[in-house]
Amino acid sequence: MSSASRHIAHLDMDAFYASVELLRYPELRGKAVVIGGGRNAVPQTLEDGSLRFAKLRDYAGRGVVTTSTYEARALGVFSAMGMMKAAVLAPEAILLPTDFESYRHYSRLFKAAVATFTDRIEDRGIDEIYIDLTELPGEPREIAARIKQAVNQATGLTCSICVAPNKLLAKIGSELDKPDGLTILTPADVPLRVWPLPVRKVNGIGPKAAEKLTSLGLATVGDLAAADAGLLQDNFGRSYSAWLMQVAQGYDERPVVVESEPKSMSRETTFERDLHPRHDRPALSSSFTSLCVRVAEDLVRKGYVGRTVGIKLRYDDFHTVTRDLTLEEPTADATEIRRAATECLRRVELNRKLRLLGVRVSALTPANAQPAKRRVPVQADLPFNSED
DNA sequence: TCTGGGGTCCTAGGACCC
DNA sequence: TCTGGGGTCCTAGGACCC
Repeated sequence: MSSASRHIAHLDMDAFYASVELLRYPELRGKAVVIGGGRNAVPQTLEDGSLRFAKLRDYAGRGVVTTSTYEARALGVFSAMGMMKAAVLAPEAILLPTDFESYRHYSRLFKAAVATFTDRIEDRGIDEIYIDLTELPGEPREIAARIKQAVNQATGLTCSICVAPNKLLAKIGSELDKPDGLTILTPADVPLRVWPLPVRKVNGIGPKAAEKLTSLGLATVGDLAAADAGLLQDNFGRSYSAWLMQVAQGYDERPVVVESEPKSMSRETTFERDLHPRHDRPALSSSFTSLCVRVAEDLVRKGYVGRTVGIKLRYDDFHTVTRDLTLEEPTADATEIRRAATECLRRVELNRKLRLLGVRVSALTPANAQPAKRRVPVQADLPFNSED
């Protein structure tokens, strides 16, 4: 009863943020460039009109690498690495600030280019999409080649595409010939091209599962394909082990999901230094209020209200806790959100320094046709509210 | 070298209801 | 007076992804 054979493409922009920056600063082409700095990483214009770029060695702070050019990757600098560590590996690399405005612009451009081919597109974030080519006339390879060309014409950027029978293989395949790759995978290719890969290459096997699999002697997808079902069940449970066995064979029936509604919206911030709930109360309080206000603005701008309000705290030892509270009525009001989030705050330990504070609203529904709600003024005895 | 920010999905226990 | 079963909601934590 499996569905008829499909042609699913995964399109992944090559080193997306870094490549956008190279469009703006072509003189950096061929150099090790790392994206992830703050304001102090903005290039300075010198008196003679030339630009002075920040070096990674000048960085000080708690940020992580967002993206790096292939030259920086060759030095061992990858996404999600702490910047201070990256600075040790590549002190001379150029550092640039993250400019999401710009990346979103190019994201819209490349998605619009793909949309001229089909509307069967699943958004997977700023730099990648799935495309269902099944119903399009023509050879999948030819279509993919034309899509790559259209993306390049619209943006000046390259991407890598894999066409496969399902999303699982398409996603794995788009990495195989990066950058500027065009890969076709069929079920017959699985033993030769997929089985040799580390299990970590499978979308859904993260660091924890990969670690555990490796400790069981299952390092590659092929090892997984040949693994004993009982061993997997004992170690990963029924549901996850069944899924592992499916993916090892290259099976995946998930559809390309063209439309979806957001489930939650959140804002969080990591402080430049850890803050103490009592000693740094003013700073925490204003940060807390600001997070509530920003979540509320996001909700209003996007037209949603939410019924569950939650907080997230990360202590100085990186231990993270969450609390949430479901309201009678959904809201997008900053004051109501702050009041509910304050209730949540009362239920956590506030006796050690905090590294991060976050506010989330979930259980969202579209804001239209909401019955008018009475506004209840708040501001009473809030844990952090020394100055509002 | 201490590890961002924005999300999704899953699990699991307890409350609560029939 | 020792004790069912199923469904749904709420809450907390964790894995994972971009």
